[in-house]
Amino acid sequence: MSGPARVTHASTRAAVLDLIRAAGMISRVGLVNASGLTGGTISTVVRGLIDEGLVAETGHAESTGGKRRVLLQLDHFARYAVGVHLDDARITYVLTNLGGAVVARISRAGAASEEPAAVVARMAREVGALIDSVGVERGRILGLGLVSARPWQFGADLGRATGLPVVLDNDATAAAIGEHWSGGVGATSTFAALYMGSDLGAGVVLGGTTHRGPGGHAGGIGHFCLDVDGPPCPCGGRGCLEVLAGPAAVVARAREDRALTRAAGLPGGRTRPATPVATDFAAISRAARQGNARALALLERSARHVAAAARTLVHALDLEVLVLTGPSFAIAGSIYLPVLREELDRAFASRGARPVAVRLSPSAASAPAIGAAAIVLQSELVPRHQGLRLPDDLAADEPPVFQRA
Amino acid sequence: MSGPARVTHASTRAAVLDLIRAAGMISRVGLVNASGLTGGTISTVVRGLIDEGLVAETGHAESTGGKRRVLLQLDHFARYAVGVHLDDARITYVLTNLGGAVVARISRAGAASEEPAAVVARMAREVGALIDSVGVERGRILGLGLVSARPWQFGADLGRATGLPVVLDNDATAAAIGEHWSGGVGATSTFAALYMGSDLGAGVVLGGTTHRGPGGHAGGIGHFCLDVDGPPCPCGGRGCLEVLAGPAAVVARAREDRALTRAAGLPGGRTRPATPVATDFAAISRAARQGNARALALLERSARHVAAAARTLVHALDLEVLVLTGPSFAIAGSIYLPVLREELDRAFASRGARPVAVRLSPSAASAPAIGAAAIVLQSELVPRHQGLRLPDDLAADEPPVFQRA
DNA sequence: GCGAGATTCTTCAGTTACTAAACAAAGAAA
DNA sequence: TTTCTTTGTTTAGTAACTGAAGAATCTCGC
Repeated sequence: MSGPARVTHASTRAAVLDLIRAAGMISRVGLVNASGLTGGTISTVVRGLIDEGLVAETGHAESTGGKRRVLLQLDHFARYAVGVHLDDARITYVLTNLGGAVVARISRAGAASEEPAAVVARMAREVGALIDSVGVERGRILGLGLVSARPWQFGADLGRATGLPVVLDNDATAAAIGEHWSGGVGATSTFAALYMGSDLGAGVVLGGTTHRGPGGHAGGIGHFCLDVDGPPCPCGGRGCLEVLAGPAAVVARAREDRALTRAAGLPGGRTRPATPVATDFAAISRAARQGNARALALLERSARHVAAAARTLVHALDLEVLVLTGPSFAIAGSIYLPVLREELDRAFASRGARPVAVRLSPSAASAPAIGAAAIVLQSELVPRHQGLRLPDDLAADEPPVFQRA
Repeated sequence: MSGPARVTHASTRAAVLDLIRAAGMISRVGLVNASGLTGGTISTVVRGLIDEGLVAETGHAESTGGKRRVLLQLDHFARYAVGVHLDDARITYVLTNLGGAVVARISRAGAASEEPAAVVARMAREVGALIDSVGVERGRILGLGLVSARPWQFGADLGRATGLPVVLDNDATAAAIGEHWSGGVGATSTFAALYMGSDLGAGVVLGGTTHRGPGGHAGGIGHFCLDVDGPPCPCGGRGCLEVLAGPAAVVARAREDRALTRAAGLPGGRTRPATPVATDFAAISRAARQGNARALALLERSARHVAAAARTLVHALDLEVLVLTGPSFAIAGSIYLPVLREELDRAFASRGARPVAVRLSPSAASAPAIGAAAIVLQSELVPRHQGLRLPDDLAADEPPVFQRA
């Protein structure tokens, strides 16, 4: 029985590193048991990681009858990653360490109507300022993650301008990876990050692996159908969550209420609002938290719909954990959270006694930027296998005509 | 750049075998391109597969300027698998070849109230009869797949009684694997099998890998919420698809209609029906297909709800293909299919021009049994990696108390 | 019909990343 | 102290790759 034992990762090094990250603190024997590799392999792999400076021995466990185990930990300040979130309103930059903790953070006004080239130049400058502000050597920075509605517009240029490897993703998926990396959930967990900014989405992690879907559209809870005969949605469907209870729908309803519009201080009148949806939604949330009953009712109605969509998502994927994140949940999470908890407790308490945990992200507001950095950490440190090539290649490769023997 | 190149499978042998299966017919050069392995590796692996009798050279491709490629195919009759579907009403047995094609099939009355031991003895006897009816050597039978509501009740005993390795699963997942194996969908495809028997479910395959969920409950579309304020469901939720439009709901509505009850020949009156739901549902479907307008209206209403749930599932997972399968779709599929197609065309035609394909399974009626056999084929021939161990082990293994150095 | 070139497939030495097992080191128990 | 248990390291052996050279088989031009 020799030969390599296969693990989920591209390399054993990555697998071991991920186990150390997920466990927080673990011994070599712990790694042997968790990985299925033998002591000898763990010994050499760990030595390599220590030589690279990624891992450090940080103490001893109590003896279990013999030699005490030496505990290993990620050296959180061995490497760093930059995360950038480009928004309608703002650009948020974070520098995180290996543990996904924010080391530095700056936020600047958005690049509303600037030229792409100018935006790239500006972002590169501000990333430089971010790094210099804490005096980290460039060599220790693994890369830059960029999250925005249309990241591919800037990706390649930003890489050239900063000299850093760039990875791109959408906000909800980034947020999910951020939660996963920061260790709030287990190594092989199945969970989703419900994301609310100016719209609703979900990042999906199944058994520790991100599921983006072949078109990158997985987690589109904004278009979950919650009413077969509901109002039409631009997507072509009817009764979509987004139309019934998304941030834009909440804002639109609030604007129909003169008293609430005034109380929440929503700008403009009947005219199309110039302020971003997320800003107006935040104003309504603040009014609700300050006791405005009509704002609260509006948000609780939205929460019931989001809860129904969350229940549906859990049924679809058999999720263990749901994390609420994103700027809008950062403000309104305290209103949505109890509604979601109640709905999911009711629907899953009976079923085999495996309750679904619902949490509010502790860093919901900057989740996209932190998540962007986490994607860098994951892709550089713990690359997963690519799997086999696409069937397109396969089909293209094989001549279509053949003769029987 | 030496050393093993990682693929998605437990072994290169399995990866290559799966590529040959997925392609149907492919050359060694095709395998080199599709797998990323080198020619030398493919050569030796393929020789091994030919020696085992699993693969055969079946012809030549046309020349592309030099030596013609030798085409390889699975030898479909090299191995077999048994699939058993245990139902309220019937037990269905199939023997399939490597291609997932049915070689023999028998169906017997269900084991309503027999002792588990007697049921196992009887199943073992009938499996024996199935195998003998085509005279296949036992050594060529890879194993037995068992699909039922509570397969674990029989699993181990059935293995002992038949002398075959036994794998267990639920109906919807089995049906999905059956579709995948039979090659209706690509090798790394992301799709779901919508299953309708006496209830509704979905088997989910993401990027070629089955997603069952940590509790095995993934694909629970029966409890998708389609109406936030809808009628309560035993599951604890409100407005679940199952309650609004599942087979049992359709049958219940039909029974409220005296004329339809008579026209469809539904047994019983106001009393609780003794016939299985699927049987009554089939009767209603037949009436609809014979032109009964009220039966048709009832089913089309159900179909609109199922279509909304399907749309939601596609949004959740970014699916490429949906396959309708299971006994109830075998009969009513022609009514549901156009409704689903229209809904999904409308909702996804705009979005980046990637339409969702919706198909009716050609063998919907015996899909669970065929799927059960396909699971055997997959698990014995193409085992996927197990991944890392569970975090439970990891936590249990590490002493919770430790001292800092 | 006969090289020349192209392409496919095989062979084989070399490399990598593992395993198994012996060994060393460190603490507990007696 | 001695002995036992447990942890971690070292070493030899092996499976499964890669890369490169070579053999086999086809097409094409003349």
